[in-house]
Amino acid sequence: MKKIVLKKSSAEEAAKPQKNYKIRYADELNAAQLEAVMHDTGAALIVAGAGTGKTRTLVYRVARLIEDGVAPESILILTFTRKSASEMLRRAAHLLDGRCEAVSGGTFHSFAHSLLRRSPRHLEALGFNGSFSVLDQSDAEDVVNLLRAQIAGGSEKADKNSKRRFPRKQALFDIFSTSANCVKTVASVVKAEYPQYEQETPAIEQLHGLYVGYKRRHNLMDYDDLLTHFLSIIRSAPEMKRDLQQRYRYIMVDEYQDTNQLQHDIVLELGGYHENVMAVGDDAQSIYSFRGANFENIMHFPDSFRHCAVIKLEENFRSTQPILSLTNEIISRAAFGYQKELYSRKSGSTMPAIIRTDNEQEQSQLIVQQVLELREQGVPLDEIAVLVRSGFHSFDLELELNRANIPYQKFGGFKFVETAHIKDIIAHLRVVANPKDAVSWNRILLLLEGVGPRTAAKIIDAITDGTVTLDNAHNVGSIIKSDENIRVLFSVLAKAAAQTQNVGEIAWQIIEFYRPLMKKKYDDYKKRLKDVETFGGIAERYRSINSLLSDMAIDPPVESVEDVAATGKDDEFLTISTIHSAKGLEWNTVFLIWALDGRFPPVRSFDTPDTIEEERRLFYVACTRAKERLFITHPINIFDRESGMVLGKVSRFIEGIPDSLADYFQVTQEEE
DNA sequence: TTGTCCCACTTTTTT
DNA sequence: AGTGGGACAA
Repeated sequence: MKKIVLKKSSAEEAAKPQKNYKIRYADELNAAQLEAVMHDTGAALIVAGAGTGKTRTLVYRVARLIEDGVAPESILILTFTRKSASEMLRRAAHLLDGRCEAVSGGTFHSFAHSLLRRSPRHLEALGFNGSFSVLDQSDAEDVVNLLRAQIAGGSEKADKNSKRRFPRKQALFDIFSTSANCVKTVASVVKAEYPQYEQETPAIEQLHGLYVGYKRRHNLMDYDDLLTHFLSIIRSAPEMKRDLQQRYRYIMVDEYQDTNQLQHDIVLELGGYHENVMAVGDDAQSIYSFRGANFENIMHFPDSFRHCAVIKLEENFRSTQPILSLTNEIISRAAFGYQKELYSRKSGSTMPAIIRTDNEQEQSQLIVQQVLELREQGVPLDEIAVLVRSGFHSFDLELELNRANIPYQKFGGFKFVETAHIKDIIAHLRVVANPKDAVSWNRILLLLEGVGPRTAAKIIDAITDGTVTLDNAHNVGSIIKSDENIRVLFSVLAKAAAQTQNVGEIAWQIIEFYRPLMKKKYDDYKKRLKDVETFGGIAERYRSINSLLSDMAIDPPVESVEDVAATGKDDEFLTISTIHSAKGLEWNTVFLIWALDGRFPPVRSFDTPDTIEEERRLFYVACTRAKERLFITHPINIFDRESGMVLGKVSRFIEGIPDSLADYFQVTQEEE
């Protein structure tokens, strides 16, 4: 028989004699928040709807624990982005005092990464050493592709017809990654997610084995490996686990709805002894299923502990009631019932607007005009955001903003470190840090004239088996016909490896070497050169190549290309952001553009109910970012190349919303 | 073996 | 539209 624990009511809790706290918790928080903040030991799940003061609650709890004498170092906050971790600690420090800065925090990946680096002994047991390189997704895909070519090369002749069916690198990597994140076998992932490749399962499994072996041999880890290897180390090294459990007595995990099985397992290992784990999240805001998160996970969280308090935050402090009424309606149409009806005490007379325009330019012009008007009315640019489903949805708008001289920063979408030329530079640094890094070797060798895949492979083999090292480049001559370029390359790298210069100097030398290569490779050389120089500037800030590299891989600059290069950032700016990157943030005024069925939700999500539901939650997240004004815009009759369809309907998520919940507008051009 | 040209396909979203 | 891969010529 199961036990039911009767909890103290929050009234009783508040009536308890308060200790002598510096902060007046009872006055500054509502009952549910207070209950969460005062929660002491044992597991707890905080189900916090959008805008209900989730971050505030976490911040206050940190302060409260410290006021009660808990050592700041023994608190660990795992968050979704590095930004939100530092923001939280900053707020806590502001609220209480500098002690809060000593709280440990970061993303799962950065946390695992730093512990791995600090455990060389355990790494060696796994076949790695402390100077491993971190592969980002595209690097990892390149490795998979390399191996894929080897397998295909062998079997190609045998059955050329079936070659067509073999999954591409992206699909393969996705299978491996899902398998790691959901802690499932490769075969079962193929069966569930890629049934069309089921007959290829043995080859896919073989490839997976090769991939795992390759990474180990070359001292490489992808994002998933940071977590899986960390987990296997703490599982196999009891003394280390005990040490960590001892060190982190209080664990808080933010955005729990977006964690996956692997991350959940890590939380259990770390918090399994004290069970002082507090998870915070909202099932209605789960938007990372493509990374293995499942919104149901958060609901099963209590099952993993002997006791788990469940606290719901339902009062929204962010948005006005008209906005909430609309967002409540949007989420209530979901196929799965989320047991939540948010309410707000903020009245407000402005209704959300749903605006139809004839085409994309009109939509962009409308935004520009509205932004200018809002600014007249005294809404600062910092308080305005334009949210998009996918990064490229804002291209036209960006042109229009430039024309109108409205400064903006873009978050999400294509990132600085993902551009080819920056990856080239980084590859040079990577081989210095980890000479076994064959992917990077391959990348930089192919840049040289006269070096193709074949020659590159020869050189890499020689490096891997030790015939050639950075400082005895002349050995290269015995393998291939030596060449001026290669000698220069090796001398630059050898000099870097000698560690007589600082990181900035090394980076600039590599840039010098790379510059002529880049000039030949790209016709927009000038633009790219600027990026490369920006990178040089960034590199100067680092004390070691390794820390530069891990930051670039795990915690890269979030701004997209143009902004990193842009100077004078301190000015006020408008925010353009993907919805995924807007998570947890809020603005006075939010524009959600391209709310067109087929764009949002995208055509490709139409097939399965699960993906549509995820899109719906995404739409919900977007709308709940608005405090006072919400504009949803959509052009009409847009030809979609991808599907070959003409898109002519407003997004299904707001189709048929009654006039009582939103004002409808149609944009028309002014008559001359 | 490398380099070039052309065609097909692809694009979410992030660590 | 821009990349990646395959076919083919040098």
